[in-house]
Formats: sequence, structure tokens, C-alpha cells
Amino acid sequence: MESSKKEKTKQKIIEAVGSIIAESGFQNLGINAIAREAGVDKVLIYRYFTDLPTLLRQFALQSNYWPSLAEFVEHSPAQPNETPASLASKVLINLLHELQKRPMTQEIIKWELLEKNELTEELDKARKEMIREGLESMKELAPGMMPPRDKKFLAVHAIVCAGLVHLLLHSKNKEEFMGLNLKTKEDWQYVEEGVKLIFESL
Amino acid sequence: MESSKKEKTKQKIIEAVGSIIAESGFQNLGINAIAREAGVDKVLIYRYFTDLPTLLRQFALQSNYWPSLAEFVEHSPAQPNETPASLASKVLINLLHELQKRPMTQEIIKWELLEKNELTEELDKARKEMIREGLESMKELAPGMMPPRDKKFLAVHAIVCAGLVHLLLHSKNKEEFMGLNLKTKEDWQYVEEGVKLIFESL
DNA sequence: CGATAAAGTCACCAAGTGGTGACAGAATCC
DNA sequence: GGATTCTGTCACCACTTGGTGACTTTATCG
Repeated sequence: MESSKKEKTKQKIIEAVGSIIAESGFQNLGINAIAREAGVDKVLIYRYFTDLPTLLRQFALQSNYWPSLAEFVEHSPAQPNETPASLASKVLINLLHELQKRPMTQEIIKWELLEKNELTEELDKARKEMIREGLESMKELAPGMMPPRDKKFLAVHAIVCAGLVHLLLHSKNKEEFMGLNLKTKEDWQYVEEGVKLIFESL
Repeated sequence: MESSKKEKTKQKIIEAVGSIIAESGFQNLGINAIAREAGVDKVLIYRYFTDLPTLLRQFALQSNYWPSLAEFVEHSPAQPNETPASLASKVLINLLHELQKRPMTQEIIKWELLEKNELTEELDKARKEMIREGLESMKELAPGMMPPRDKKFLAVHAIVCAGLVHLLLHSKNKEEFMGLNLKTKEDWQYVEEGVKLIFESL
């Protein structure tokens, strides 16, 4: 049992990173905070991970912080006669639901929004890889729809997706956005219907 | 000239706040940083503003950090026979252009996105007031369109607006979003056409 | 002029940050 | 057994942060 103890504390450290991000975001993500949360001396962090960036990389690799696109596409399988519009709105709304469940992912999106450093680069690389995989599986499930042939349509997808993300992040600290009360399920329902309306109208 | 010197240094301090936010965001917005930027001893900040929150309030009041909705609505006056759809996309695209010009505003939006404290509350209050005024003037300019009679339509407006904001913020640190290259004017053009497409289709 | 009130400077405090070197205890290997 | 390697603890460093009291300088007013 030479290194099992070491492995154990390494694990504790990595888990502490996740806890801190989920609880209080990345603002307090420092050596001292991680050591405190893990109940471990900070010198061990340096010994086992040498760096905070390499610790973050380790964390990004093992914690699947990004919802697997393949997974939630399967959650809403394409019906035989389903229109591309219906499928598109279903996928985006599903993405919204998955993101709503993942506070840690929301924090990371915020982080990447406002800082560009070696830490966020690591997270970005991991996320892009997962998205690439997800798109592959979407091409199989809905070959006619992906990718949109016209860049205008692609832009519409991007606007709606970005809009949902922003509304979600916004709703964490504020309850109102342009007359919608994002603390109520009712108005989120209107948002989902708005998404459907957009794609049906196309 | 008893208090002109005092007024002058007060002004320097307030301007320093704006400079720091525009340059490096709100992350480094502290007493020491402000004093350093203004070339002033920090004790003066406490003497003149007593608090950092009150300093922020002062700053928010005098610097019109939020684009005046009334102003840019006038930039794109409604044509006589203009459809509500055309007007809606024009207004939102105009809002996008105004935000693109205001790095400080972008920073503040980010800030409100990820922190909720007395400082952001002050900024929030100031912004809501300006938006309220803007909506008033929009009701006059386009009485048939504002506010949307159906909440679904309101939600569409919110999604598109939020989407544009998110794409803008995202483009600062990343160049790609769902296949769009947001560092190129070309793909931003597609985004604008996507907005028009959405509203025309409704 | 001299007295008073304001403007600005300086030194200091406690607390927190990232980071390192020296040490004790235990496990390993010969 | 003994020597060495590894895990973990502790004390410490330099630096930054927010915040305050004591001081000097300057200007105002009578």
C-alpha cells in the first residue's frame, strides 16, 4: 500500500476543486482554498501536481463537467416523421435542461466568458472535444439537419443557443430579463415555446 | 478656490474607476487599484466617498455606461410602412452595435452575470431606470409593437437579445461559437441576417 | 498677522495570498 | 537491524489587500 494513500489525497484534492467551483465559483479557486477544502496541506498540492494549471487539467480530464451531447440527444430520439425544426428545438431545449442541472458547468461557462488564461484554455480544449463527438453522433441521428446548409440557419441556431445560455446565467443573480421573470417556471415555459416558435416559423 | 481642488481629485477618482473597468474589468477594482490609477492617496477615497459602494454609485450616476435606448432608437427611425418585424430586428441589431462600441458596458454585464453584491445592485438600479425610459420612448415610436401582446413573442425578443449579448461577450475571449467565427465581420453579418430571418418568419 | 479648518502625506495594522525550506514519522529496501 | 525514501506537518517568506490614525502642509477667514 505504498501509493494508495497518495492516490487518495490526490483524489481528495481534485474533488475539492470541483466542490469549490460548484459552491462559490472560480473566484475563490486558489491554492489555499483548495487545501482548506480538501483538509490537506497545500504543500502536497505542489508536490503532487506541481502547478495549479496542471491540477486544473487533471480535474478537467476526469470530471465530465460538460453534458455529453450524445447522451442527451439519445434522451430525445428523433421521431420517424419529425421535422428538422421540431428536432432542432427539442435538442436545444434539452441542452437547456441539462445545463440547468449543472451548476459547475454554468460556473465554468462564466469563467471562460471573462478570463482567458492557461486554466480556461485547458477547460476549453476538453469541452471542444466533447462537442465534436456530440456533433458526430447528431449527424447520424439527423443527417438532413446537421450541419445547416445555409450559414444563416446556422446563425439562427447559434443565436438561440447563446440566448438560452445567457438567460440561464442571467437568471442566477437577477430575476427579470426584458419582462420575463426567470425565477418562475411559467416564464421559462414561454421561453421554450419561443424556441419552438422560432424554428417552426423558419 | 477652496473646493475646486477637492472636486478635481474627486473627478480623478471617478475617472479612475472607469479606466480600470474598461481596461482590466472589475476583477481589479479595489481601493488600492483606484488610488494607484488616480495618482491619489487612498485615504482621500474614504474621506470623499466614505465607501467603495458609494463611490460606485457616484460613478454609475454620472457615467452613462448604458447606451441610451431612446438615443439609438432615434438612430433608426421607424419608416412609415415598416413592419413590426423589420423594426424589431433593426432595434436589436442596433443595440448590438451600440454594445460593441462600449467595452465598459460589456464588462459591467459580465460583472452582473457573476456577482450579486451591493456594487452590482447599484449598477443594476441605474440600468433599469434607463431601460424604463427607453421603453417609454419606444412605445411612442412604435405603439403597435411594444410591448408584444403575446408572451411567446416577448420570449422570442428576449432570446434573441440575450443571444446577441452572449455572442458578443463570448467573442471577446473565443473566436468560435457553434461553427461561427466571431472574430470576422463576415460571420457577424450572418448573425444579423439570422436575426432578420427570425423576425421575418414570425 | 494669527487661528482654524480643510487637503494631502505617511506609516502602520491585520488578514489573506502564492510559494518554499526544514523538519518529524512512517514505510520501504538491502 | 540500519539506511533511505516517501508522506505529511509546520513555520516562514514576500507581497497585496482593505482600512485607520497621526502627521504636515495649505488655504481660508476674522
